Formats: sequence, structure tokens, C-alpha cells
Amino acid sequence: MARIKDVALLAGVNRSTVSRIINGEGKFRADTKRKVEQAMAELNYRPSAIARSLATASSNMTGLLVTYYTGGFFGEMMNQVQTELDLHKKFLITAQGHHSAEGEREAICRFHALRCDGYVLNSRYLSDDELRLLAKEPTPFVLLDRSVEGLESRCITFDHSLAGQMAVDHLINQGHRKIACITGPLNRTNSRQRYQGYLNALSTADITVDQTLCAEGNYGRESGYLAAKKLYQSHPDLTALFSCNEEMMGGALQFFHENNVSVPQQVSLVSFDSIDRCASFYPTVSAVHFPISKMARVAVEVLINLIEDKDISIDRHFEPQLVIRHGDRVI
Amino acid sequence: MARIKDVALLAGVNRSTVSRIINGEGKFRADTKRKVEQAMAELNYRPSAIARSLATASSNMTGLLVTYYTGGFFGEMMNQVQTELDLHKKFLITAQGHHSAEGEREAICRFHALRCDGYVLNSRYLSDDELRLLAKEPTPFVLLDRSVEGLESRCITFDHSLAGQMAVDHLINQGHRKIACITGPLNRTNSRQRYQGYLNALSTADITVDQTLCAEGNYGRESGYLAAKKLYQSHPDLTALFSCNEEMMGGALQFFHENNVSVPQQVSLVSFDSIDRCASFYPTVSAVHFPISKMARVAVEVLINLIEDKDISIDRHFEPQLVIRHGDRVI
DNA sequence: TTGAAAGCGCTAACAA
DNA sequence: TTGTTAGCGCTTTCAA
Repeated sequence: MARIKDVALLAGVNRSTVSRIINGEGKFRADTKRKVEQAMAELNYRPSAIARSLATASSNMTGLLVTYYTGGFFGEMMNQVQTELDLHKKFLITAQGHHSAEGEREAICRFHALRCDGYVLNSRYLSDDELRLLAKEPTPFVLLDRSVEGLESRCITFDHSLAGQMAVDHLINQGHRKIACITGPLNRTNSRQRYQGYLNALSTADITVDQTLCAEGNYGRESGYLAAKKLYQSHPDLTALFSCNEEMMGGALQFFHENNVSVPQQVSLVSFDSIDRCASFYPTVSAVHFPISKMARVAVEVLINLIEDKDISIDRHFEPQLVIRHGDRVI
Repeated sequence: MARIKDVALLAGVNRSTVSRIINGEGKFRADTKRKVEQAMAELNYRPSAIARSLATASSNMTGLLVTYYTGGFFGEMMNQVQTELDLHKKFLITAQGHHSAEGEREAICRFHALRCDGYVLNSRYLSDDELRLLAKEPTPFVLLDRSVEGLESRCITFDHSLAGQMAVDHLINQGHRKIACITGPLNRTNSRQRYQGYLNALSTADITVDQTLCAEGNYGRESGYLAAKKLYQSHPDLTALFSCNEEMMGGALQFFHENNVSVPQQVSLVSFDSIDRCASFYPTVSAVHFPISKMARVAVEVLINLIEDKDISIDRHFEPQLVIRHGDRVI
């Protein structure tokens, strides 16, 4: 593979001239420029991003930690981050956390090893303390969908509790009283907040909470199916169900279909949803929209400001929005 | 960030000694090793993968081109490739082709710029000729789910035509004659092959092909919905449907549910499926399994053999397998 | 078992 | 407008 030296030799100029022309820095005689460009073409020269990184002490790489590559939620996150990075001509390095603090740590090590200029963390298992410690190191990072005291300027946040409350309020306003809930893993903060929203809505409406109307899932489709089964079999008279994500709602719907529980005639549904999956269910299901797409874009913007040491103020907090569809009704 | 020089200084040894200890090359006095390790810990030293790349002329990075990051199919591909690369301590660089030859070319440029040791291409838009040309360059690559004459040793292949035929044979064996088909985009080879399998099955069974029983989709869920609608409305007497992927089958199922077409009583279904999505439909749907997971793993294995210039023979061709579920029945 | 020194491909002062 | 030169942080011969 041709090096800058070869190009310089062929064009009869100095290496630094070639370097300047590549990077468009300064002025050159038209003749010189032509010769260099011709030499580059002839040799099929492609600058080494690696050598450049070493020389400039900036890799132009940006890391992104997600839990998994699979699943519509993470795919959308990666997609948005890549799109935003493309705008800035930066490389994306992805890594999976695999549902453990150790996995997340390893991912960050990878970002450090590659000397990423910065990274976006969708971290679920590192403690606030560990993140605060990490923030003392020179490489900047941003937290996507997480709120850590002391790191506010790097946090892209969403009010999960309010979102959950809005969803359940909607059901209550339709006259529902016996409302079941499928939660995410309650060892995770955001999951607990969504659940808290459910509790807040009930309590505001003076509806007594019945623990047996709540089942814990793991955000996977199968867990939604099983939770719906458990809830429906113990409470065949429930009139509404709130699911804390779209995948579990898909599973729940499958259970209702299989058991001839008509939606929304027998059971009204409302879900959390980040990727408008609920629009493609049968029937379509109302949902509070969790705007992960926009949040991911903003995460990159904030990160780049951090990297470039700019001080631009960007709104980092996002509000839930209720999208009404057909899977629920007034009773 | 601490450099190897700092570690050497602190430990009172030469830089090359530190380097050797890091890479475990040669023998050292226990005392030296201890001193160096202590110095590394004290300085929180992390070797720069970038500097190492430059020095060794090997970046330890591997590229992967997919069409998009979203969608279960590509997510699974990335997941498997990453898992396999982790085993070999290699970094993954992903890029999206975005449904165009230009996009795929740009992705490859990126791999070259980063001096990836090799890359895996799930290329859909580069011509065979262009790929053959690319193969003349020194960086090795492997083609995932593609067959190019002259590049056989780098192709991980699947018999899409046979798979399609097996799916439709199954329906024919159940007594179906009026079998509709939702194809993928027919400008793509693999899509055409799946469709060809449908045609082959009919022709083998002496069933006349009715073009109006076929509709072209784009592998997206929505297109499956629309295709099912078109097909069912023009042929309410069709008894079976073959979908060329799982997403479109999901859309078709939604149409049938919404219009009270019972499955499998009125319409039997069989699909292509790479990620066992059909197991989570209601009802579950039989499918020919397209083993993209295994193929992705093998792609990496083959690539690594290429990179390391090993000559290990690996089976690169995969056979379809029919998975029977509940969405079809004998008539 | 360790050290000295050259070099990977590029950029960036400083000079001219 | 262009050339000279010294690194960037690491590995790797060769020598000791």
C-alpha cells in the first residue's frame, strides 16, 4: 500500500506538501497540486488513519456502548449515532455491555485502548460512583438515558416516571380501575421509574395498588407473554394493561390473541415504545414515546462539543409524549 | 495518559523491556517483571492500540459491512461477528451500506483508511466484477451470503433457491395448489433465487404459475402487509402463502388478523426466517431457516485464516432446513 | 535477560 | 509556497 513518501517522490515534492494538500491547509501552485493529485491517483494512495491518529494525537474515533447489537432499540441507537458521526467525519466503534458491569468496563477499556476521542455510554450497570470516577479521566464521555448527580452536563435524560404516569393516566381517564402492569427488571433504575409512574398515577386517582396486578419482565418478548399469562389467569377481570416496553407488549398481545381475549373490548392496552413498534401491532397500541432516536443524536452533539471544548448549550432533557392508537377504549 | 516511556522510567528499565513484558515475549527476572507491573498499575498505563498498529503494521481491526444497523437480521449478524472476533481479541469496525453501491464503496474505503486487517462484506450492490477487482488488493475480505465466480474460497453461501423450493414443496405436499408468494426486491440476486425456488416447486408439481399470485415487497413489514392485502383481495380463494422473509410475514399476518382471515384454517403460511422470529408469531409459522448466525461466525473464521495465511479447510456452504410450526395445515 | 536504536506513516513547527 | 526535521507511542532487530 502506497505511503505518503511514495506520492511525494512520484510528484517530485516534499512529504509535507502532500500532507498539506490532502488536508487542504494553505495555498499551493496549481501545478504542484495537480502533480500531487495525479501521483495519488496513480498510486491509489489512501492516507493511513492510524498514522494520522498517532501524529495528531486524535483518533477521530468515537465509542458507543450498547447492551446488545440485537433488538430494535439498540439498532436504532447505533443508527442515529452513526448518522450523526458521519456528519462530522468520525469513525464509530461499537461495543456490547452484555448485561454486566464487567462487560461495560471492558467496552470502555476498548475505547481507551483505541484512544477514542470520546464515547457515548448507554450504561446500565456501572454505578454512579464509578462513572463519576471515570469522569475524572481526560477522555470525555456522555451518558445516554441516564442521570448521575455531578455529571449533569454529560447526561441525556428522559423522565421515565412521568412517562409511565402519563400512560396510566390515559387508562384511568378512560374509566379503567383494574389496571395491570408489566414492569422491566426492577434492579434497574429506569425500570423502577417507569413502574413508579404507574404507582403515582394510581395513587393520584385514589386507586389502591394491588401487587398481584404487577409482574416483572425482562424487556424481552417472551417475558411479556408469560407476565400477561400470569396476570390474566389470576385476574381475568382486569380491564387494562400497561407494559413498560414494546417487546413485552408484543408478547402480551400474542397471549391475548391465543386465548381469544379481545383487544380492546376486553382489555385496553398502553405501552412504552421507543421505535413505534406499537404502530405495527394488531390492533395498533397507544404508547408513550421514548425518543431514543433524538436523544442519541443529541448525545453525539454534546459529546462533540465536549471534545472540541466548545461551550454550546444544548437541551439535554426530553419529555414523554402520548401517542393514541387503537388498542384501548373508554369503558 | 501515561506512555510506555513513563512506565520504563518509573520501573528503571528500558522501554523494550516493558514492551516485552506486556506482550509476554521472552523471559524476565521476576524482580523486573514485578517492578514493571507495579509501575504500570501506578500510572494506570494502557497501551495505545494505535501506536501498536503502526509499529506492527497490523491494526487488529476487522471491518463488517451490513446494509443497516436496524433490523433483527443485521443485528444478529453483527452480534455473531463480534462474538467471534472477541475470541481472537480483534476490534470490530462496522459500517452501513445504505442500499447503494456508493454506500458500500464508502464503507470499504473506511476499512482501508483504518487499515483493517480484513473485512466481512454482506454486499448487495457491488457488482461481481467490482468485487473481483477488489480481491486483487492486498487486504483480504470475505463475502457473507454471496457467491461470486472466481472468489469461491472467500464466499459463505446459502442455497436460497433450494430453500424457497423446500418451503413451497411443504405447502404442496399438504395439498395446496393456490399458493401466493411475497417476494423480496427482484433486482437483488438472492431475492430472485428465493422466488425461483417458488417457481421451481410449482413447476415440479405441474401447477401453472399465476403471476397475479405473486407480489413484490422490500423485506419490510409494511410491504408484507400491503402485498398480502393485494393478493388476498384479488384472490380471496388462495389457500396458502409463502413469504420470502420473516418481516414481511409479520406484516401479512397482521393483515389477515385485521380482516378476520383465520390462519391456518383459511390460509396456510410458510416463511423464510433467519432469526426464528416466526416462532413468536401468533400462530407460530413454519419456515425455512436461513442460518445467518452460523454463517457469520464462519465468515470470521475464514477471514482470520486468510489474514493469518493459514490453509484450513472450512465448510462454507450452508443448507436450508425446514422448521415446522403451527401456521399451516393439510387440506 | 536486558538495552540501544531504528522505524511504522503521518503531521506540524520552523525555516527558507 | 515549499522544504527540513523532529516527533507521535509503540515494536523489533541486533548487540551486549
